[in-house]
Amino acid sequence: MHISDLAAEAGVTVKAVRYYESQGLLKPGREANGYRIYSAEDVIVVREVKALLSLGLTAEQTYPFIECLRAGNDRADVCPASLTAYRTRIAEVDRRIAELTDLRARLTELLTDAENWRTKV
Amino acid sequence: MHISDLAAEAGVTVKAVRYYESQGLLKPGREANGYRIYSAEDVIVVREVKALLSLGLTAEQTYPFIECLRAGNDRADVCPASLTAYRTRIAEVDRRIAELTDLRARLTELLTDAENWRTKV
DNA sequence: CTTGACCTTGACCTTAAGGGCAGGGTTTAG
DNA sequence: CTAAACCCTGCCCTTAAGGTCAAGGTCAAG
Repeated sequence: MHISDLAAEAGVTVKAVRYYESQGLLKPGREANGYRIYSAEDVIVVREVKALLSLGLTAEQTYPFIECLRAGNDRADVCPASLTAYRTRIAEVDRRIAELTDLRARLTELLTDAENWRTKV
Repeated sequence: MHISDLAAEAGVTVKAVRYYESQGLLKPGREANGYRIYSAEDVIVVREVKALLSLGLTAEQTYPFIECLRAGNDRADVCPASLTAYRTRIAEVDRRIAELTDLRARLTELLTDAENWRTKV
């Protein structure tokens, strides 16, 4: 299949597919005229990348999942490296939530201070 | 005072000061030779901007605080617009925390699913 | 009078994941 | 034969807050 077929089946744009390739996630063959040619497996790969990106992973962080698929697994997340990638992402999210929680506390304190100052005057 | 004096007193870089100016937060006068010239009030302004940026506000969002200072107030956050800006930022943080909390739930579910799949096989 | 420490503007670089366009080749249907 | 609909590479654009030169003007001290 050609790139626009892959994009349509996977639910992404043609430009996104080329970007995934530039990140090393796809290695399509080429026809004699230079057109990229994709397999049914590539559809699965692109869907997986799309799903993982929506979870906030970077394209680079999806790498272990794609390797897991290419290794012949039905699911991209059953390999140890995929589990590690999940845990890494969860840790990132936890860190970010903690930062934001702290930030929120500082903001509310500033807000109440400023409000009190106003009633005081 | 010159730009490097202001930067040193406010604890930022010269480039940051020029950036704040490009965002409309500073309007320094000019000496005959073209050098920017700053007042003591500008030091306060830059310190305020620095503090607000560290709270995750954008340069644009610091605008009401600076206006509040320039209006002659001792504190940048005692004006109604500043309080509104605080509340807006708190709401942003809350929304972001909610997003991340939801994301975390999805990630942990995927993780435990994948772990269970492995023990099942 | 020259060196070094200032100052100026301007242009490009940084992240992530593409979007949009230019300029060109290909292919398929009518 | 030609027009539509593909495909290719390559370039610049997007956000925020500056960082990093480059090329040049200015100013104080020795």
